[in-house]
Amino acid sequence: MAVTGAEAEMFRRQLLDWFDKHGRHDLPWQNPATPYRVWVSEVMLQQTQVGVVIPYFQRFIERFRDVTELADAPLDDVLTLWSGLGYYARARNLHRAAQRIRDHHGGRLPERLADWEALPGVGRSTAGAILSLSLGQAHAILDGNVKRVLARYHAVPGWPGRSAVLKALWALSEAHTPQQRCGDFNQAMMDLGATLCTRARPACLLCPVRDGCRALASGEQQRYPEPKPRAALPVRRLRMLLLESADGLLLEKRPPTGIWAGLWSLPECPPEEPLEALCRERYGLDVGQSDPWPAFRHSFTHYHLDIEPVHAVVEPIAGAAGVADRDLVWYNTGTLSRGLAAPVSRLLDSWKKGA
DNA sequence: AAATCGGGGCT
DNA sequence: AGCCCAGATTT
Repeated sequence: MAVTGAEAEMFRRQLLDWFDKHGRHDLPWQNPATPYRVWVSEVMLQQTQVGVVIPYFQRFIERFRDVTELADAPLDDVLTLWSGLGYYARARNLHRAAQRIRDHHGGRLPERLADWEALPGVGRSTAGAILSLSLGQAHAILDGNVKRVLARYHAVPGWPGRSAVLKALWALSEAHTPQQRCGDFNQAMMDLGATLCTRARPACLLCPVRDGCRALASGEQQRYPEPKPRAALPVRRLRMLLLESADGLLLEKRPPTGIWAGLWSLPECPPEEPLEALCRERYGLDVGQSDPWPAFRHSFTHYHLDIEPVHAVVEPIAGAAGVADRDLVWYNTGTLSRGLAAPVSRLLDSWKKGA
């Protein structure tokens, strides 16, 4: 995934040409793009879309015209102007950082990356964004949009939440970061991720860097960045009973909540439970000959269900009222199969073929 | 219902 | 350094 100087230069030129033509240059925090205004906007934009942020930004800047006014204001005033944006911890961090700038930096905003990073609520990416967008300093950034653009352009395998993948993405971001027009470049990367290189259905035909994009070349742009690996699904075992009498197979209506709510299903029990006692006590049935059928797996979003069917010949015990219950029914080959859980349909089909 | 997001904080 | 969280929105 190395980036040659020539490739980085081509990428930079294509992206900046696109940005000059199609990028947004009229956002409130871009005119003027002072470190204070960019800082406030970046924190607001960490959690909310541009259109929502604009009015909040303007009110905020009007009330707290510079970092000293922000630092001197009561926290409650800051939170009041923040209300509606959510994530109030970030407003508290902004206020604390302003006070630290007032008390430890003489009220002047830092001009070094490490000084910004040391402030609460400002990490590496936000610090780089502030200094590049406002002062034009050459620092890499890596927000969610940039991660997606780079993961696709270089077909970076793995989930960006993994530290090795994150490290690789930072290295790529640095390799692309130009010394000239770094602010425009970073803004363009974020705009590209937000408008064309979107998570779902990226507009690759309009992309200024499409001819170098490795993911697009393989037609797999949707596969990057890779999603968080799902935890291995738990496996549950369950025995399903095909209790066959002269009237057919016993079906039982499931309770109104839980899986297959309200659908007809086969009686079920834990795989180790003795059949005779269960059938007698729960359904009023005597069990004759029984034999296991091949087990199979049915998967849900949150677990696998290994179903171990058992077929048994049964006979109602004289005087027992079990199958008169309205949640029980005898199913046979003529019965319509509707409202059945999927694996139950499958078992009933097998039964019909054998019968 | 689950992924997402950048930073913070804990081990 | 690595892992997980808060908090709200998006898919």
